[in-house]
Amino acid sequence: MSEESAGEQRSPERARRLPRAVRERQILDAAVQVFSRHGYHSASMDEISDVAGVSKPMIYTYLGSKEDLFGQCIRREATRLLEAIQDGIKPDLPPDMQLWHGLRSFYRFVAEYRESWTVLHRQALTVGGSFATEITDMRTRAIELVAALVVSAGTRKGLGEQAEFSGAGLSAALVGAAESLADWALDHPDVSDGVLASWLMNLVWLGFNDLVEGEIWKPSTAE
Amino acid sequence: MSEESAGEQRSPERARRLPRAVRERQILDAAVQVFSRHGYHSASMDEISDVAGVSKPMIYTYLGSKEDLFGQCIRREATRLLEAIQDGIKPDLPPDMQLWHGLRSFYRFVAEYRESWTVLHRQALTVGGSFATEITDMRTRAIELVAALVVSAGTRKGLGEQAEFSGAGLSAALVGAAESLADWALDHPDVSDGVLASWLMNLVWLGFNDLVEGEIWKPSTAE
Amino acid sequence: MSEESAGEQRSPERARRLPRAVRERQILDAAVQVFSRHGYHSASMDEISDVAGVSKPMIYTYLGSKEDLFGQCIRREATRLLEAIQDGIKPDLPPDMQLWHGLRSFYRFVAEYRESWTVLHRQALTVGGSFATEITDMRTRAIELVAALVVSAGTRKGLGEQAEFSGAGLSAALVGAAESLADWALDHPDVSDGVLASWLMNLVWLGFNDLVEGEIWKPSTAE
Amino acid sequence: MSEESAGEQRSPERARRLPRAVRERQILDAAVQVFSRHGYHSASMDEISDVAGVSKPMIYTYLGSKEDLFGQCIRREATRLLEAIQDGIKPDLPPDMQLWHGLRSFYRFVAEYRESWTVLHRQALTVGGSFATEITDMRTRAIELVAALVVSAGTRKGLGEQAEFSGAGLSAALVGAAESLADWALDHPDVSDGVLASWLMNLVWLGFNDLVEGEIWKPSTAE
DNA sequence: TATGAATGAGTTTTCATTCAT
DNA sequence: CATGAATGAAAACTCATTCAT
Repeated sequence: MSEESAGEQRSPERARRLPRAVRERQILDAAVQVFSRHGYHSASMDEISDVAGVSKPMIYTYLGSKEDLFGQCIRREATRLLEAIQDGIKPDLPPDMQLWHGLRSFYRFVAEYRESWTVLHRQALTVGGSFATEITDMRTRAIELVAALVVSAGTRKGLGEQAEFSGAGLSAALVGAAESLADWALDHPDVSDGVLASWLMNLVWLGFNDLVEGEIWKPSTAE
Repeated sequence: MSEESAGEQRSPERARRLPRAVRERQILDAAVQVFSRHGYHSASMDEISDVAGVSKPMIYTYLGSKEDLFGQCIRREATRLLEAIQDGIKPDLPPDMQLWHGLRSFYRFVAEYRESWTVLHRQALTVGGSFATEITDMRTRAIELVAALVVSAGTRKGLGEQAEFSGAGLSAALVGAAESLADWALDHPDVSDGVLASWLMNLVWLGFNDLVEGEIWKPSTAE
Repeated sequence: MSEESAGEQRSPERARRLPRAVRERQILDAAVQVFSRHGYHSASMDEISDVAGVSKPMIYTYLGSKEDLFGQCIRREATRLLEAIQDGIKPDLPPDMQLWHGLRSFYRFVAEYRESWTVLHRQALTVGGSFATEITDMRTRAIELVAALVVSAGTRKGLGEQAEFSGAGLSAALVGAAESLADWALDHPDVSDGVLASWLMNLVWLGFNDLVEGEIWKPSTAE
Repeated sequence: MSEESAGEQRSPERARRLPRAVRERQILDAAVQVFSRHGYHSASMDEISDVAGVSKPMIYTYLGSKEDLFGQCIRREATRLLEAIQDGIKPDLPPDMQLWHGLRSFYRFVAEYRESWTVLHRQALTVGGSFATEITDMRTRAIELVAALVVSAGTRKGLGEQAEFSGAGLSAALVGAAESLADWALDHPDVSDGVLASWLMNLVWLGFNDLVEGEIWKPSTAE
């Protein structure tokens, strides 16, 4: 008859009088689940409250409007992701190994918390308004965290002034590549995070190495 | 000041008795505009009909339901994009130049038809159902069109069997990079399409070259 | 390539310049068909115009609003039905044979023009407003035409004053029985109109005969 | 003038916070009323919600779609009707008295709950789909309940093989007669249910008695 | 604390009906 | 005579949100 022991996820009997923090977590968990399944607009507060095993007014009392709720999902999951990556990086290793470990952590996170990743990557952009920028900021922070190693190398060599090189632009490209590969990986769970990270390293690192050496590709003739 | 000749774009006064084909184009134009601004769910048929300068029943008569309408937007814009890229490619040039020209066309298209690009890239995935796969298919076709040159080179060299190389995975990464850079470029209109294409070429081409040569990055120590 | 020879019903090529009377008949035919299939409310002017092979404005020009159109369908088919019954009656025969022949004609009509009957019986009542009374009037006329023979016999015998007998009420019951049997017959096309008429004759005639003879059923004890 | 005790029927001021069961009954009452007045198609959910003194969303939450709602009206009223009839029948009496009492109960019900009857009889057939058959089934059950006494008598006597007799067909006719007389009675409220029942008994019972005795009406000459 | 009851405001969609040609 | 083009008006249905208990 214990109401705690078995599954904290969804108890059909109304769980009662839980401390606020617990309730909030329950609700956020449910929200992430539902948002990731249906997207922001198609997700209904009803379903979220069902999944959370909590009445709707409670959601409003604790976490505010639907938009608020979504925002908190986003922020919580983004924080988790960044922490996961940060935790994966070993600061003592050489830059390339650091990058590789960061990527591995990233892909491990995506595999383990698909829903978190889906909400962050796919759904967060569909809400328009402040979320887009918020997400963009996080992307930026993420990429800077990961790519600083690489990009700084390029800039350090004085490539910053050449039209063929741009830290910011290449960063964006890099994140896109990593994200896109993450999506691909969701459909290919048999590919390990180490392999995924290696693919990306090979695509990028070798190219950057050349760039750093001054080897630059140019169109052979103007237009 | 003639009301017929010049401003066929959007006359606030009910334009009347136009042939069906013209109306359909008007409506699709409006729909792309509105969908790109608000996304599928937040876009309302009311706003689309307003922007199109046409009553709602016409939309339903000519283009069908909201979902149908969206589908036709997607297909039209996707076709446009693919054609733009294809048109930009000069088949006589060497592979790298072909790729570069393809990318330039892509970035030119994105800059010129931001809304088309937004609908295709950002909004199409949020509808769920058949659209996601349809778009994914187009992405696949696009990447194959552009990346075949590169990837095939890698596989030709027998790299296909190495864990560090995967045509499909790298393709996904590549498209992601290109797309992500396109988004970045939307906020940096001063960067020309040629430069954008060059950035990507340098990131990718040099890396691939090394791959093709057999140079492969590996983590120096296990785990 | 003749546009007349094959089927007058529905020529895919726009039939042109037909005299008004013909057009009106075409339209009414189509309307009866569609109304009988879907009922008044679910029938759409679009479908009627399609089936009629005529554009919608034409319907409005020739036959007025949807309600007008329906009214004319009702009236035309009702007239047809009454005429069919009248034609079947042989005035020289004795009353019971007249009744039998009238019923036969009725059931023959129902079998042959199911759609007409459906519109009259099932759909006409769903429209509320003047149609209900109009149809009721026709029923009344019909029943009087057919049942006068029977009822008059009863009244003639002085039964009119007894609570157990009522011309009007029994007429209503009789029509109901005949109609209901007609509906039943639609699902049993193998039962001939002669047999149907005989069933009703037996149910009714024998009972009436008794009534006329003064034999009356009464509840054996009050309440 | 208390607003709670007496007039629970329809308070124009929003009655608030009632238990679900009560609301459901209110809504069904309103729905029967409106459906009976306008028919299924012309009835609008708006009007029903107005009459019920409840907002539209409640209707959908509690009773489902318009079609669901209609179905529940039909079922509730049909059940009521059948129960009323069953309650009226005294199983100890001889068959003819049972029938008479059943008919009385029927006519009493129709008089007292005109709207219920209207919905069942007139409107239920216009919706097409499953309702028509559902209603038909109930009619069948009703007739079997009432007419079994009579018809079985006929079949028992071996009349089943004669073309002039058909249990099923005659049952259909009988229901039609009873229903039709019920409609007639709605316009003649001064005729008591006992009298109505007697009329039908005389029409039917005497006729059936003759049938059972082997007296059969036949057309005197072929065709 | 926690919730069943309740709704305002908005959405997509359909249809009878009428111009302008 | 005949029609493609066009729409006003309304219907069913949904959902985020808030009371009252």
